[in-house]
Amino acid sequence: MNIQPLLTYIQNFVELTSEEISYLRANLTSRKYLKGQFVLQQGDVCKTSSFIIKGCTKMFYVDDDGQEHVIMLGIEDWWVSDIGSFINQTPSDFNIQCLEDTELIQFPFEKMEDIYAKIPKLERFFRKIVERGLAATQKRIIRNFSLTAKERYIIFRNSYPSIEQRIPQYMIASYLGITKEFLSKIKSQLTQER
Amino acid sequence: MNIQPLLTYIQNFVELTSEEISYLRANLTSRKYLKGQFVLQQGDVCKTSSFIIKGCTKMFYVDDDGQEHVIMLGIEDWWVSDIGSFINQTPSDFNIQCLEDTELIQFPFEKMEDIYAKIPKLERFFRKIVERGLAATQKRIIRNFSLTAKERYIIFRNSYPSIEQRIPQYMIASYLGITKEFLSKIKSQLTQER
DNA sequence: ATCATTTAATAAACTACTTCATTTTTATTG
DNA sequence: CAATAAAAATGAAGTAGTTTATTAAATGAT
Repeated sequence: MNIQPLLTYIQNFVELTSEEISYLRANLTSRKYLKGQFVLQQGDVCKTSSFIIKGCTKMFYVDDDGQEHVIMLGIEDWWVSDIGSFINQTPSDFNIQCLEDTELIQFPFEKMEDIYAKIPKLERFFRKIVERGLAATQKRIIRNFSLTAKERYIIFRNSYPSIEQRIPQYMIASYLGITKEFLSKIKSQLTQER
Repeated sequence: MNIQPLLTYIQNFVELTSEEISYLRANLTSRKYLKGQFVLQQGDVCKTSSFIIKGCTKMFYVDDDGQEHVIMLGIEDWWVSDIGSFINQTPSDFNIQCLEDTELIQFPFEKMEDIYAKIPKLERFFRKIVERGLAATQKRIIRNFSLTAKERYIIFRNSYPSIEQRIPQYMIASYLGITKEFLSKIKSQLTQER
């Protein structure tokens, strides 16, 4: 099981001893998914918090009209889970699907208590990454309110240039909160402008 | 200094000993603001994370066109801070202003390391409340994308009935991401419908 | 109480974005 | 490398929400 990228990531925040690392290795699970497979399905309880070793995921929500809304995209070194469902162990409103063949390292919910007890440093680690996540999510709310779709697209493109190559445009449109047709229009506007 | 509401709140998550409580009491500060005063101003670094003992706050962002966007409202037992600015100690994009005379208990950034060292349980406490905050913020993004303004208003009204009485309508409009005129229209539609 | 200021309501014209329908391009599979 | 499916582009018509302007109601200061 290749947990090295995860360890490297964690050690940006806290230092782990070799015992702690082996404890982690024993309690985490690695899982591979094929393109198209679901890590989580709407209505199920989110039983793991996952770190992406390789691949690409989308978290989305299907509303009452059958419309799909992309909440988050994920690539290597990102975390994916429905945190609300995970912490309360309640049914999720979201789906998480793999857009490429994907490998995840998973923290199982039922091991979290033990992990925190054995490695209290991880309490700090998770606090910090969740804080970052919250700050980023708040910024996204502002952008959705105060910027036009075109401005949001430009920011997205600049922030995650690598993602745009890897996933279809209609998903980016959904992430931006607009229709694929309108994103298409924006792109043609942008090419004309230069 | 009345920190009882804060202690009650914390003890929903973790138990504190009497020593820990006095340590906290010695390291937190209480501060009173008059209606209209600012807890944080755009461009300043957010130096405290605050718990509302009494009163009401709004966190908002003024965009390049001078338009005000309300990100969060806060009443008793809620937390207010720009978490991004707080954790990185970087200039904030937000303002936090008191809508009533308000009393806060403040966790100063420079004491956080010591507090976490002395009371590791608080690491867990803050992890948990930030997790909740993140889950709630994600739900808000979905709502903004998948619901109409009218639906969002109805949900807001049902979720926070007490807030609506306490703050002016144009701020609620801003929180919902719409103009005050349009909210007014929605309200008149709703009264006609019944 | 009264005057001034802030907040809310209403309405018409406007715009960012959606919906629906069609065509073109790109990717996938036998 | 066809053949088929999936994704992207284009355009016309429609709608949710904005802007601007005006009036009415509520709140606050003297």
